[in-house]
Amino acid sequence: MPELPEVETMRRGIAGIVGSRICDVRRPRSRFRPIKITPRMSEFRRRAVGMLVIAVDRVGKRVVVGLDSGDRIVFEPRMTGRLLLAEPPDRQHLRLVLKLSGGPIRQLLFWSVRGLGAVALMSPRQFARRLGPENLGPDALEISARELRERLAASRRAIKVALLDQRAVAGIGNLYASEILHRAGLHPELPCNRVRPAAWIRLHASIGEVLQEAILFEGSTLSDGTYRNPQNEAGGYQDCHRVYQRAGKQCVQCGRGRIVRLVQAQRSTFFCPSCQPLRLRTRAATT
DNA sequence: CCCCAGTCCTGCGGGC
DNA sequence: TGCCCGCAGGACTGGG
Repeated sequence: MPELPEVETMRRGIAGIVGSRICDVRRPRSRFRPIKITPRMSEFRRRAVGMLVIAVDRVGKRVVVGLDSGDRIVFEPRMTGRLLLAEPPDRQHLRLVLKLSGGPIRQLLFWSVRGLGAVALMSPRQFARRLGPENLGPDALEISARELRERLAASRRAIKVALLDQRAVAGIGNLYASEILHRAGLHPELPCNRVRPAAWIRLHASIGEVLQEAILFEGSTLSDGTYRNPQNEAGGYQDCHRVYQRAGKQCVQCGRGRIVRLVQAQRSTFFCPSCQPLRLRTRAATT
């Protein structure tokens, strides 16, 4: 489930397309409903074909391919989307093909089992509006502790739910939210407005540590195998998970508690009641 | 404005 | 063996 570490791994994996020229764009036929591609293919092709790729960036959970025209192609993988340079696992779920010339890489593929993702070609103005500060908070790897606190502290929402709000802070998804809160020693149901000053510092540090570590391991590939990097290889951070999908298992950190699963905002949350007590008198969970 | 519930999408695994 | 159902969670929408 691509969150910031997986999307950053995708970005790095396809960075070699910079300097190549897009020579064709195709949407393969499939028995599945086509994914959302904007604008319509005729205009997409007209504006993309012939353009030089000048940048590959990440904005939150999206990969952004910059063209010399100023337009950008924004890939939004959501749950199961992959950006592939290798051959896709099958043709049925191949959603978009960018043919490239003039560089070492011949094609960039967007492949997704569930067609929840989307690809959008945006003008500079569209890009600034749709991925701008009105719709997306600061990147989770760049936000300061102070800004994190300022953006969340007034809310009565549970801290786990607030961390998933991309307008507050961009890049954190369901998996890493649980891991981050465990490292910070914060109960997922703690309301934001009851998080103490010292805990905001811990939370901010945990966000950076967990996400950076996950990037080093090139993301998490769960047992369902949904996430793969652009070479179609699995990540390694799943072996470092302390709580996610570990309900009922002993906490590897404290050795006492068992990991509990609960549902918040219709999504699974995992935590250790011993490391993450609701009453905050505890010290930070340390590594 | 804040926040929650519903929606989309397909594959998989459990129950029977 | 086969069918049905729930679940997985990105972002978005509608409404209280």
